[in-house]
Amino acid sequence: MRRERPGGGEGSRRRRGGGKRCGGSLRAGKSRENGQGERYRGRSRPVCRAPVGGREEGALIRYSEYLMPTSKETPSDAEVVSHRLMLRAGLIRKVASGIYNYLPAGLRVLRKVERIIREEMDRAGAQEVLMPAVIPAELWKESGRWEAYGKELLRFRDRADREFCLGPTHEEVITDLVRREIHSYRQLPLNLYQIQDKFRDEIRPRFGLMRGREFFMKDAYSFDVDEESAAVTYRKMYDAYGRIFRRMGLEFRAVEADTGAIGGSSSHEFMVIADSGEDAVVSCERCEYSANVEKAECPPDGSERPSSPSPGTPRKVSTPGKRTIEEVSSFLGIAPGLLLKTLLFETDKGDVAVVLSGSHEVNETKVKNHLGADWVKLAGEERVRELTGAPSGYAGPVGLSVRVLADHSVRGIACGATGANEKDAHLVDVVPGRDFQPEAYADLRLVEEGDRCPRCPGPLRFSRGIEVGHVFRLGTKYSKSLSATYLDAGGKERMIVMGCYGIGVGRTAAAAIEQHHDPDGIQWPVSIAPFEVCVLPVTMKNAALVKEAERVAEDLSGKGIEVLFDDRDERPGIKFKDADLVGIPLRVTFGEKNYEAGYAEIRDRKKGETVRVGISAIADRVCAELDLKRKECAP
RNA sequence: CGGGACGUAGCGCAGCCUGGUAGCGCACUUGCCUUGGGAGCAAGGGGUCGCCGGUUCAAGUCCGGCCGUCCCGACCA
Repeated sequence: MRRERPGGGEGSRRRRGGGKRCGGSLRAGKSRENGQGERYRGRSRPVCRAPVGGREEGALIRYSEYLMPTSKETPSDAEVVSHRLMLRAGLIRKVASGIYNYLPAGLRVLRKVERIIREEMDRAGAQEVLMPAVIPAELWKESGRWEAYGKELLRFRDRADREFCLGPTHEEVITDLVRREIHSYRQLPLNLYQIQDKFRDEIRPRFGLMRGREFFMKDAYSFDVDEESAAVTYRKMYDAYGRIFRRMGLEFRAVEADTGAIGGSSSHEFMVIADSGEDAVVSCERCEYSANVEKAECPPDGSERPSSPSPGTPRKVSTPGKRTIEEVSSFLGIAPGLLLKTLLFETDKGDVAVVLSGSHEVNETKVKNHLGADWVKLAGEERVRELTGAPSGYAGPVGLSVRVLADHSVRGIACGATGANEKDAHLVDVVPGRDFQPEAYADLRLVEEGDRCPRCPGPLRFSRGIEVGHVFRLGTKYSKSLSATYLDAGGKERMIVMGCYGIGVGRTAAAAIEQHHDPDGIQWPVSIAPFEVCVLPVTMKNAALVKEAERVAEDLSGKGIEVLFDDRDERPGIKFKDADLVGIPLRVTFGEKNYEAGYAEIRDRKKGETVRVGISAIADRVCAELDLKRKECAP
């Protein structure tokens, strides 16, 4: 049983963060006059206007009183860095699968993420609202999603046996609100957002805050009179998202995403680039083009020549036991790129053969979209025999009785080889257009590293990404099902055109860690760090030193800086390790020798560099360093 | 929901095969010592071995059921 019991929780609170509570803080207490008053002031005192960074108030938190239980060891169920480090740094604790407590420092991070989102949403003209987490079933029944959504929707009944669900998303609620309040084109456009607790009963929660069941999400919904106006709103949101993630110091890409079953005209996913990302992203080395793998286009690159029928016929050759592209290619001495790979699909639109160059892989999403199908599935061994009369590995388009689609790459094969639809036999000298006629040439393959960008001559590169945001043009899907309409200037009733825009708050924080960490711990970008500076007296036994360190800490917080004052009576090594682990961007260290000489040190967590500075100049220097770091998080 | 694994002190684990006194490291408490990168010595506290049932003189260990958790696949912020 991993769960902490009440008693255990208390114990763990004292373990490290609150550790040495008696010994340590009593001694530390001597260095300040009155524990309680000081403590109150340190926690929530509003501080005078800040000259630095436009911030209004700072903070001075005493570590000895703060619940930030760090640990050297990693809980065994944490797999990815961000999850491990959030646990080790005392930011979160698990309550149940996919459900977490946010401890004080973790909550500080989330609040900062939220704050940046709020500022940019407001700037973009959106208005904040707050919708309920508990939603009556009627709304979901009306949109048809009560049945369609599946088990991810957590349903329950109240005391009067009325049905409710926990909201996994809020299209129904917002559309209901808007259809009641909006009746005229004069009230549009409108863009409403909230930052709210969502619940999705995920089949498989994992990776800590990266994929929880309960999580904070910013969701925005826009309402416009027509597609043109909706496109403007979409662009505004797209731009706002760029500002948001830049301000958080994240390296990201806005990638074109497949709109899939939802339809709609366009959709972009905002991906934070990180090796541990769950999604594959392709982007151009030269221009701005980025797409996720399903969506990435592979247009004909011009090297393909149109196939003009030429005289002759294909020749059958014996290829005993040669089924794979590699086997056939080396057996016949023909390059894989000249093989006509033929794949058979079962779909809701009937059976289809897809032909592409042997050096490429098929993209099922593209096949599905091309056919306008709801589903496609690679045919099994049995079905392949039924359709071709041969075991798999010997299928070919010549003489095949199902629909044949060809990838653009097939056009480049003037004379190729393919399966003969007969066991242990292939055809050579096969000419597309002469020996078989595809119903269409289309983009049906998966992109590959080094492919030419569809927008420019640059090469495409692969990377991994974490989807932290998604913007979507919804069209009239929900306004239709929930009949949200308005009257235009001519008095005519029209459907409101919608868009929706999400950002995962906790996931964004997790993504920031994935992108900014080293073996010692987190390296927060200043804009979302729980604290900006850690003031660290190396010993609590030297009263004068502690007092001076505290004075500097107060000075900094008075300037609007968020300070963690490590007043724990711990050995220096422990304090250093904790400051690194928690990832506070700057550390001001008061050591005895330096102090006697009138100096302290400022250490940069990310660069790992330390500078020795006269104590009287510390505050100014810290402000300057922070300003530089804040500029790195410029929108 | 399918496939795999795990559940023993707050955390990380051993013990189980071959049934017989519940252990180790870290953390915690006390004392000494130490004080610029998770020190050292000594003495302590802490466990319904996930739950229920069965086999047995005897179950952490063997058997059955249940619960929980994690990993791999289809979904998503």
